[in-house]
Amino acid sequence: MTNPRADTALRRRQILDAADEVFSEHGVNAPLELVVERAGLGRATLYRNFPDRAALMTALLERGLDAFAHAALDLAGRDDGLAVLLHDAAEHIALSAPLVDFWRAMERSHPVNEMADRRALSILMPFVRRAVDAGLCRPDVDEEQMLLVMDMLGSCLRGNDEAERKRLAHRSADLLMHALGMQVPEGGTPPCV
Amino acid sequence: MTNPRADTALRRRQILDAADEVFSEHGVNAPLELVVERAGLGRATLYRNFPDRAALMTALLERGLDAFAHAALDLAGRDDGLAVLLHDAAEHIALSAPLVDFWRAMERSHPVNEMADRRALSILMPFVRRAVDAGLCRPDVDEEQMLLVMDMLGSCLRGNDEAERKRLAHRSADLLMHALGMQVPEGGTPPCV
Amino acid sequence: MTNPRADTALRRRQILDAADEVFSEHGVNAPLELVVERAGLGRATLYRNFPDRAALMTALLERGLDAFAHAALDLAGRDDGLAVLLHDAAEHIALSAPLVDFWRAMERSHPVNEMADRRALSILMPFVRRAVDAGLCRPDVDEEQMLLVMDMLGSCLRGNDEAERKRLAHRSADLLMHALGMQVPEGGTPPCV
Amino acid sequence: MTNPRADTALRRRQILDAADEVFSEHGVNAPLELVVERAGLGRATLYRNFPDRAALMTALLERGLDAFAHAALDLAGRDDGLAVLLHDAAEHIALSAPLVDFWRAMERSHPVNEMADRRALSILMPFVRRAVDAGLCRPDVDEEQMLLVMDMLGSCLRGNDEAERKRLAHRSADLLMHALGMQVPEGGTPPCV
DNA sequence: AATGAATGAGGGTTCATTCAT
DNA sequence: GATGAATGAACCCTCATTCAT
Repeated sequence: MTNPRADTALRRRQILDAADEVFSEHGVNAPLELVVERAGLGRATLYRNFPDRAALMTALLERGLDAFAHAALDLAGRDDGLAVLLHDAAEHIALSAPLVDFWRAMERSHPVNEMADRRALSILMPFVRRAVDAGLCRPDVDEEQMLLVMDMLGSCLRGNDEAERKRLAHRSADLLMHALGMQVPEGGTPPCV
Repeated sequence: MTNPRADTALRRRQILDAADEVFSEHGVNAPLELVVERAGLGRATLYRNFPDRAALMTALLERGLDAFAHAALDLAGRDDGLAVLLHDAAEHIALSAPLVDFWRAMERSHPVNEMADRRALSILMPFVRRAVDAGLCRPDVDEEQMLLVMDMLGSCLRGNDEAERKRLAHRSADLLMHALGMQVPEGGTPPCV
Repeated sequence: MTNPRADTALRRRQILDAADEVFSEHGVNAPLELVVERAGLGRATLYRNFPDRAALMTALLERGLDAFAHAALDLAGRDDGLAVLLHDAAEHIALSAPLVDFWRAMERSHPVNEMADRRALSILMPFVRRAVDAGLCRPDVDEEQMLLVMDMLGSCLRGNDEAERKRLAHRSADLLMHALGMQVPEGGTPPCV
Repeated sequence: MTNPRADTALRRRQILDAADEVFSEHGVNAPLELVVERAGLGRATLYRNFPDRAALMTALLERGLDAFAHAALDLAGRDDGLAVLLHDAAEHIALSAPLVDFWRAMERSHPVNEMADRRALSILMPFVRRAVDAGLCRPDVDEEQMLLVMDMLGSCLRGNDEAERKRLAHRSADLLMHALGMQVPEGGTPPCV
């Protein structure tokens, strides 16, 4: 009937959306059954698309990185791009607690973690270099520090409700701007970033 | 085998030691069976002492805080106490990944989390105030920032082996010293802290 | 092995049959594992069909009541229907000791017990009224007495073997016919009922 | 200090009283731990006195039979003794549901059950014979019927509260008096029996 | 004789995954 | 390709019983 290729992509998106919601509500270890149910699909359809929980988590992570890369595109060439990106990342991560939990539990050397690190750095480092050049950032900031910064952005996710988590996300981002030797506007970065 | 009537405190310590090892090796969700086995005890003995997994985790957390408090005692009155404490905490937390994982999965408002926050702050804040007075730290550092810093110290725990995790712990501590406006020795804090 | 997609009703019947046998052999508290094993099914299949032991027992009870109702149909309009029904019920109950044990342990006001009482009465009372009209039964027999009679029919189930339990069932039925003011043939009701 | 023999007897009584209460409240399968707790004794003291659950149940059963025998003594020589005994037994049994549950689950040929049957008959049959002689009872009542009657008296124990169970006990006794061909006062036996 | 901590077998239940339709 | 019933491994926990003090 409908285009099978488009169908497949739609179905994947349905599953990922459902997974996002379910993991947010029930934590990393939520039964996949709940995802199936939320997506309104049969059990095995999930397994056809994502052979196991890790595959599902990988897809969610990649979707997040895609969004991050997309956000970066719009900032290309701006000296303050790093600041904006940090706050942007903070917010996104703050809303994806279970994703962070899952990948933190894996070895750092897990291929997916390495891929994520690589992609995150390829997005961030150009902005770091530009900020250094503009004298807006400590000149000795290196890749390892930026990875730590990204990890640390995932530290604020214990806030009780979404609004609180967002607020903490921005406080975290500000704190880490200090860590990178960047200027932080008095009273913190305005929320309208 | 062992004296069943022997001191209860000893038995508790045996269990906690076993739990520490097992969780370090197998992650937060390690079967309690492994703990039992490692401790060389019967299954129900664990349950007598710690009615559920959370009780066990609480005890481990409290033991960690006790050690932290103890370390702080030796630093009382030193202007550089905060720096040392941060590095000390970083190392300890880096070796207690599963503990961090467990408590991060709970609500921040969980009584145990609130207790831990309170204890951590009561240990840290005096050192913060002294550092501020000595001009070694940004004067606007507040309790919420210190809690974020403590959380962020738990972010380096994905390192593959213990040595790597320790190294990252100290790099994290240095990064967070920057975040607090503290001086970091060129080349990072020497490992001999 | 067996067709996993085969008719659900069949599967239910398999489980119920197995449960019947197992409980008869091992008593009310027989491990459900034995039922699973006897039915030749996986453990969780039982749980899919009957979420807990009570659900299984409810289904068995309902099956018994269905059989009782069915037996009553054939007796409709006979003045001696009550006598036959009592003996019939006695035999069935005598072979379902664990079922009786289980439901006696529940509150009388448990919904399932109330349902069973209601169904039993709706089957029995028409025969009681007809017997009274025919002068074959004390006229003051009421619903509560009939429920007691039904309960009492479950009292003979301690007999050692099946044959003995059947014999006692009929002696019980005769005794309760006396209790209801009914005529009992000399030497007891002949077994060929 | 105190007389050790008296001590032992006292302790036994404490345990039996506690067991009575606990089983009444929590059913036949109540954890023995609760009995221990209620009696205010150590775990092993229970086991010293009653090696297992069956031993405890046996003792409770014997205590009940002792009380029954004692009640019978006072009725010796009265033509209406059987009626009184039936009602008396009904009440006692109605308050000992878990005891009945336990022994019904055993084989009828279990030594304790046989003992109980023998004792019950030795108490009851003299009253049956006297009632027959006085023309107050069907002459063909035999031992097996009397055992069934005793079992049936245990059938009313599903009433929700104690008062309701007592009421049903007396209705049961009346019903079984009918079963034995005895006269029942219009409106049932008065409660002041 | 009395204690209560330790034991370990076994119960119920959940859930990731497979497979016949 | 989609379905959902079946599977069985594994987990948590309870409790009757033992045993060193």
